Amino acid sequence: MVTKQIRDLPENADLRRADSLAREIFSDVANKWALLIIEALGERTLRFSELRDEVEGVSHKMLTQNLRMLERNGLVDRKVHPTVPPKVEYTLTEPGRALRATVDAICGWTHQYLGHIEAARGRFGP
Amino acid sequence: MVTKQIRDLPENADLRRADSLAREIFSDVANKWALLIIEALGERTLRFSELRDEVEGVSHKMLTQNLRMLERNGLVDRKVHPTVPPKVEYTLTEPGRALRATVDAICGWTHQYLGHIEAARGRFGP
DNA sequence: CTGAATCCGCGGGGATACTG
DNA sequence: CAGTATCCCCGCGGATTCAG
Repeated sequence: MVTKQIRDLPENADLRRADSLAREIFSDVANKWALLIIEALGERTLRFSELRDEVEGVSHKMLTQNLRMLERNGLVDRKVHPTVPPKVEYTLTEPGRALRATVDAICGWTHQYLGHIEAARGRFGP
Repeated sequence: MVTKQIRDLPENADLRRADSLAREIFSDVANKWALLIIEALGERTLRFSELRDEVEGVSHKMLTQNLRMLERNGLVDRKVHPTVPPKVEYTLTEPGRALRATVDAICGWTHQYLGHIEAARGRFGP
């Protein structure tokens, strides 16, 4: 990011646009369900119903909603097979896979520090 | 994570506990404000009011709420100076700094793929 | 200055039903 | 099976106030 003073100059409208776009994307992506969906997809190609089974606790609505959002941002590819019954498959795009790497890092972090965190909680609430 | 079949065996209650704890931590951490706060802190030590200025758009309530949560999980250290007026400083702990590395990765990802994403959006909504 | 508590509106998100 | 639409309620989160 760039310092406020520089960014706020009127001639740098493009920088501000990029910043606000980055913030928007960050807000889209930094939410539980989106990250869990990305993690669930991994390198695989999954159908809608498979994803719903895979991402534990996600509702029909949240799944479609987040999939649309991810598709809109070009993180997942949506392939519709014009059969009956319909069959729709989702796959991570290259940007999506790149993001997944960071989600993996978070998951790794979570497991690595499980002990620390459990201990901290014990210390916190006596 | 471990496959459902194995995990659901009754004798593996401890594995399930670890999994559910991991999920809980993930849910705590995978939210916009928590990540923005962690990113804002970085290597610095900041006061409450400084954090509120730094994390753009965060409300008083959300800031305290997330700081409590982060403190409870041992990601931030809260140092109270018994002065008047009071002065409270927040710093990332070692686990917190480790997580920040992954948040940095997300931020890097965001900027790296800004173009891709903007293009994808243009393609999506005609 | 920090933080807890209270009030309250709005929207997230679940359940359900209906279309293709 | 996948997706959209509708209803509806609970709780997130903002604004404000009071305390230390």
